[in-house]
Amino acid sequence: MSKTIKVLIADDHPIVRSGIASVLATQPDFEIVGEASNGMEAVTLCAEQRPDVVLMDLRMPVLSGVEATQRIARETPGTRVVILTTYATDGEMLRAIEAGAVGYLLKDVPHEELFRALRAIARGERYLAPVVTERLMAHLQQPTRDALTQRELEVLRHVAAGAANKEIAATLGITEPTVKAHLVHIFEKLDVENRTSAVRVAVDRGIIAT
Amino acid sequence: MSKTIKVLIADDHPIVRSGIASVLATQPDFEIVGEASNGMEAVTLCAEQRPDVVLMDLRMPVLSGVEATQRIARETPGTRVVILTTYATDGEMLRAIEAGAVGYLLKDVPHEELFRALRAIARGERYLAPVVTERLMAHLQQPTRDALTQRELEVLRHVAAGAANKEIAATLGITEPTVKAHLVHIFEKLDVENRTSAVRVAVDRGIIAT
DNA sequence: GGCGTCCTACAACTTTCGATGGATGCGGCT
DNA sequence: AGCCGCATCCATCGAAAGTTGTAGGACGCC
Repeated sequence: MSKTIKVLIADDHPIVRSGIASVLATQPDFEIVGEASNGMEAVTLCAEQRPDVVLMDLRMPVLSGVEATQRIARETPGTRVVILTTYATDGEMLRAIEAGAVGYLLKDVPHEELFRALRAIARGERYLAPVVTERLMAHLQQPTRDALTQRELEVLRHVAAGAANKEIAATLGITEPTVKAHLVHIFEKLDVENRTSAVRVAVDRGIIAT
Repeated sequence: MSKTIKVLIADDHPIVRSGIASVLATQPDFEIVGEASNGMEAVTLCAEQRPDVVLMDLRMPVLSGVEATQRIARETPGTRVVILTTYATDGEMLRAIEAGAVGYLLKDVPHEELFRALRAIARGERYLAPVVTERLMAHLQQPTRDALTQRELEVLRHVAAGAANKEIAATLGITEPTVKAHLVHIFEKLDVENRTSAVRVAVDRGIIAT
């Protein structure tokens, strides 16, 4: 076929690293040039090894996958980052792609699809898992209707922390009715009826930190 | 050493299954007798293969790890179940052990610890990852102060779904004041001030499903 | 049996939340 | 400039949520 594709694996689980390694080892055109157990290691190993592709988990200690992706995209332009993670919230997906990832796979990916994806990425193409594509398009077709303003986000974060409207008003230096007005807008945008659901939806979508 | 330990792997991620398999393949005393991609498969394969140990993920489609553990403990007494999962919420840990698991590992386990754990289990011992042990003991030392009753759980689940007290009362066939009374107890036990915080805490602790 | 404890249940009252309506100010667009 | 859209802000009012107090019934424990 073509020349060897150099792959770096970044995942904090030794078992998963071994799994990817053993799966890729069944194919002649992949070569694993390193394994990183956190984002920081991934960045330095990329600078040293100059792999073609990095298979990157998102949730890692020290430096998250998104931050590592950002730094690799900037510091090691020849290397292309593919996210390989368990769950895909809208927020994580968007942030990863913004950070410069050119592929996004879920860990339940069958071996064959993993090979196809990596080869496509190495050719310079992009590859998203079908589920990811679907969610991404759904997110985009749902126009900017649900984009919360800075102030609304601020209010929502306090609500998620369990604060009452009066408290939020005090900390933000506005009156309680204003807080309520923001909340009404938040409810509309998130399509919910009350603050409890709003917090759940926001957490689910990755709008606010868990 | 001693005789071979027959292992069955149950995980819905092909990569993880390959990872475990390749890690165990480095040791002469492990033999993999099957791989299951969901809980249901795990149960049937156990009945067929009679493995010594099952490495079981918790979150799987069709039949969850907890349910599969329960059935294997009942139907295939010779087989001992070890949970191997990513996150450990108190609720999942307790339910898994109640279901009959004799070991609990996290997926960031180093290879050596995985070997030690499996050999201990095969000898009839129990094995919990240090983190799991710690959380379990903390949970027990913190008396039954935060144990919600069945009814309180039911109410809390409806609250988490965004239901109003009146709606909850209707579906449970009780009056609204009663729902509020349950909520007061829930707030006390979870040490929060309102329903919004209660839902967050409950989700964080794994008391209610995400 | 008698006792305490806990789950469950209800009612009256206070506080908070959410709905509705409207005002101001800033920036883009024609 | 003038208009429009939108973010931010405030006020009022009915409807929820949360507080407090009380009580019956089940269970385990002297």
